[in-house]
Amino acid sequence: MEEETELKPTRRTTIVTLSQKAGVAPSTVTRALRGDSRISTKTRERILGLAREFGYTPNALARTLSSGRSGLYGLVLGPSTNPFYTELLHEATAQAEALGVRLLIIHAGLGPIEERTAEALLQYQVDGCIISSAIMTSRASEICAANQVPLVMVNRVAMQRACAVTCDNRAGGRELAELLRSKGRRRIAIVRTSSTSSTSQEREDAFAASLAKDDLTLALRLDGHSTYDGGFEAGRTIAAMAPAERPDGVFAVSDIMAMGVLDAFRLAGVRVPDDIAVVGFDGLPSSARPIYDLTTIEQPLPLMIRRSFEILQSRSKDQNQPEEVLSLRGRLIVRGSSGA
Amino acid sequence: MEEETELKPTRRTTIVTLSQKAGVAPSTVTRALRGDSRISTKTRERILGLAREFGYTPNALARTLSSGRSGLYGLVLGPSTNPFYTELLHEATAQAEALGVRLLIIHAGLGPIEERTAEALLQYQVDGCIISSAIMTSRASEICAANQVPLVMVNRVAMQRACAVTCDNRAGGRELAELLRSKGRRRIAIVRTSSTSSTSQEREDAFAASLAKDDLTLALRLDGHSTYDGGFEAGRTIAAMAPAERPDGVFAVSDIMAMGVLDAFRLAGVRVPDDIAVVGFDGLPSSARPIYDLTTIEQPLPLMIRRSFEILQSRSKDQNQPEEVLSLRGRLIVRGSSGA
DNA sequence: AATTAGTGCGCACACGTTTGCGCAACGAAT
DNA sequence: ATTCGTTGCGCAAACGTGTGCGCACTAATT
Repeated sequence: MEEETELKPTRRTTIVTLSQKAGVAPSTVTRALRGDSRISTKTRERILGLAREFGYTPNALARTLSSGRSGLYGLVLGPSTNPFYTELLHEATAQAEALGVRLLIIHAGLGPIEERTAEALLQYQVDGCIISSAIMTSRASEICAANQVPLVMVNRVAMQRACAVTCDNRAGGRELAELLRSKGRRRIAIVRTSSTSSTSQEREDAFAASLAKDDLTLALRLDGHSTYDGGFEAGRTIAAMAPAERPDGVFAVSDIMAMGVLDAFRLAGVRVPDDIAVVGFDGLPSSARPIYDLTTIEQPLPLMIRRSFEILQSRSKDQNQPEEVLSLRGRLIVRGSSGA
Repeated sequence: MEEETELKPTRRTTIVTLSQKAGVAPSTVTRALRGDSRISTKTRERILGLAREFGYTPNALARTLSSGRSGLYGLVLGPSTNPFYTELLHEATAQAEALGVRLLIIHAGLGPIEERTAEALLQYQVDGCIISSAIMTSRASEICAANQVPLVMVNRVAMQRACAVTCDNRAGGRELAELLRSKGRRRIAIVRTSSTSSTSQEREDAFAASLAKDDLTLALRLDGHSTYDGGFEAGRTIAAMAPAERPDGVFAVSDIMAMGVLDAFRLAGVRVPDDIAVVGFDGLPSSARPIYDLTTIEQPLPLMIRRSFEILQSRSKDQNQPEEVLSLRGRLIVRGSSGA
């Protein structure tokens, strides 16, 4: 203990270290590094040289303390059973890297965001948080509101007051219904999910409304729990029906469920699209696999994430902006599963 | 500007705020909150009460600056095309939540960890970093070494000096080979990956070594690029062979490739396991789907992550511990794809 | 020669928390 | 009545950056 001042193993080089080497004040180093115009080019070059030489890396945490901006964004993901969230994570990571900010995983899975989880947002002073899937307990959203943490819900319209960026679920549902109707499908089932999310409901409502234009109603409504296994079970149920009364079209409100439906049909010998057409929603990369060849609506994920970051950055500058809900049109991808 | 002292919108309550309300020094508040025995129970209760009343949440960043520990762990993930990384993420997130620490996404994808990316580890003063999949540029690993950032490679043995936690790939490869041999399979193909990772090579080596005991050699070696699509292509190649010379067994060194192989066989009408047996490696949840019913080795992911955190925490206390490489036995799961 | 208008930089404090040290007050033991 | 140990707490510095203000110096204008 007595010798600790001697043993200190080459501490990290900081702005203070550099200021001593350069014989200037720490504030000069800060400004030189940030390109402040008040510092002469000569001094700046010298300091930049020293910074490189001694391998200086700024301490983002200290900067946060001083400036208030952390460069950290929270990310809340849904369960691992839906690859959509994996796509979202990768897209968000890539964009964060490009923006020079970092993502903090706040939560991943099914359950709601608890108070304890929400506090992490404050503890690490995040500049904002992207929430997909999960809902917040009212206490958790109170905490965020009270502390001015900008939030944006992705693929979900908030129950609470909050910004949201979603795919246009109604337009997508309508397009898929129109497609099935145009192919002459008349007995149509839906595999939906009964979670608290708005997404499934919107897709179903618009789908059913479009069917109604041909005086059709949904022949069957099954719950697929937003999982492959749930879709598979639903598919087995449909496949087990007598061919005469079996639907000739299925809309699974998410691709992962559609994949389960398709595999169940395949195992049961129900032919797609001859016996029954199948359409999904999300545009997962795996929906393009030849084995599925699934007709679906592709969510514009890159743009959705981009807009999310824009909203967060804008709101962290001025917290009092009105909330905005953004709906982006998806792209219909017609593949073999819906029939020729 | 003149009025800004008036307009300050109820700043977040800090330790200083609390100390004023309680009429004590900030240091007393700190100690009371942390349960220091030197503070009287009465004072502590009073301060805890105020903390609740005013919704105090500690500022983790300021704490880091002062104490050196951030409670942040970096996480580097592989590409979204392999669900294994999704499982890893969710397991790591769940355990981090239980440990009261947070995960910072450092990188997700194929490319190596660049210098710029590695710097994020320093900027946010992470207590350690879990690296799966990616390799680091030598410059990046120099940076981490120089700044004493504890690293642990998961599912990968480091080229550079570093700790690692992996599944016992050799034992797994051997077990799978023994299984196929015991089922009488004699012409065996492997779908591997030529990346720089040690994992594929270890699995293949042990697999081939076991085959050699029956004087068998690998009939075919294909590159599946660790993706479904790569596995699918490999499967098509195999399926296109004349039945007489076609292999009667395939080892795909990762489940995601095995799934591609299986689907290619299905589309080509090659029957599994009658015409050809298929085995994988990783134990992905999706390998259990009835449509795949894939025999595989399940990696003990929960334990792997637990040990990883233990290693990181231990090394952040004492950086000079020798490096350790931990190999955990996987579990053979025999399913239908390898034959009865 | 006196005023002005820059240019280049330093001083000092702030951000919120932790921590080593030390100081009062109090009861107990000499 | 002095010394001692204990309990309970405060002081002040430190962590690394950012920033408002102001000072010195030079050069251009009256």
